Amino acid sequence: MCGRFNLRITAADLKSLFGTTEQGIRSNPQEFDSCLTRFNIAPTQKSIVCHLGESDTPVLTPMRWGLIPSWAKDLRIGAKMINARSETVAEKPSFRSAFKRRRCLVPASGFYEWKRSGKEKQPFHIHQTDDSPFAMAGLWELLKQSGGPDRDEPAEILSFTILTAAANSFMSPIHDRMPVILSGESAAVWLDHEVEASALSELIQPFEWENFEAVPISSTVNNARNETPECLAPLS
DNA sequence: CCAGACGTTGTT
DNA sequence: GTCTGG
DNA sequence: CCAGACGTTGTT
DNA sequence: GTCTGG
Repeated sequence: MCGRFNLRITAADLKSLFGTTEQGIRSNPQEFDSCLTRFNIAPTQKSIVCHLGESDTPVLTPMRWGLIPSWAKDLRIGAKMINARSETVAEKPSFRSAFKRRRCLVPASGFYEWKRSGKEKQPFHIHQTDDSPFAMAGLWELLKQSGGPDRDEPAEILSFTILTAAANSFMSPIHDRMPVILSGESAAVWLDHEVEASALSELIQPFEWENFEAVPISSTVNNARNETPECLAPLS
C-alpha cells in the first residue's frame, strides 16, 4: 500500500511534469512552496495533487491526504481513506463519485513501505534510481462544510486518496499491495477520465519498475515532521 | 502509515 | 448521500 | 423502519 | 491492546 511518501521537487520541475501554467496553481505561494520539499508526508497532511481545472487544463492544488466523502460530518473520516483499492474503487460508496468525475495524479519522489517479519518492521524507501519524481493515481473530493463561519476550518475542504493494486514481482518481497504508479502516457489517460473501471487493470499493467529500487532505511524516517532523514539525498 | 496517548479534578 | 444490518 | 457505516492491510 | 493525531 502507500501510507507515507515524500516529494522533493522545484516548482518549475513540478509544473513541467504536468504541463501546468502559472495560472494552474491553486494555492497561495507560501503554502505551495511548503509542499515542495517534504521528506515524510503522513495521512491528514497536505500535499500537492494534479487534476483538471474547469477548462480541462492541468491544475496543481494542495489537498489533505485521506479522502473525505462529501457527506462526511467529521473530517476524521478521511484518516481511514488514505488508499482505495483499484479493484473496487468504482463501486465503493466513499469513492465511486470521485472515480467518475474527480481523478488526480499525486506527484512523489519516493514512498515508504514497512516489511513485517514477525514483530520486526523494516522500513524501505522505494524510488527511481535517478531519484526523479513520478505520479501515483488518485481521486479527490470536495467537502462543503455546512456549519457557521465560526470555526478555524475553511468552508470547503479538498482531500485525496491514492489507488493501490496487487504487488508485482518487484514489490511482492516487501509488501502485498503497492500504489498505482502511472507513466506519462497512462497518466494523461487517467487524468482525462478516459479509463473505464473494467480497463483499470490494463492501465496499471504496463508500468515498468525496472528503474526503481527499494532501499532499506533506518527507522529515524518514521516521524511525520519534516526533518531531513539521512536516507534521502539532500536537495541540490 | 507511525508515534504517542490512553484520565480526572481543580488550580493558576 | 446511500447501503447494510438488525 | 432506524441506526450506523461508509476503508485498507495484514494477522491470528 | 487500541485509538487519535499528524
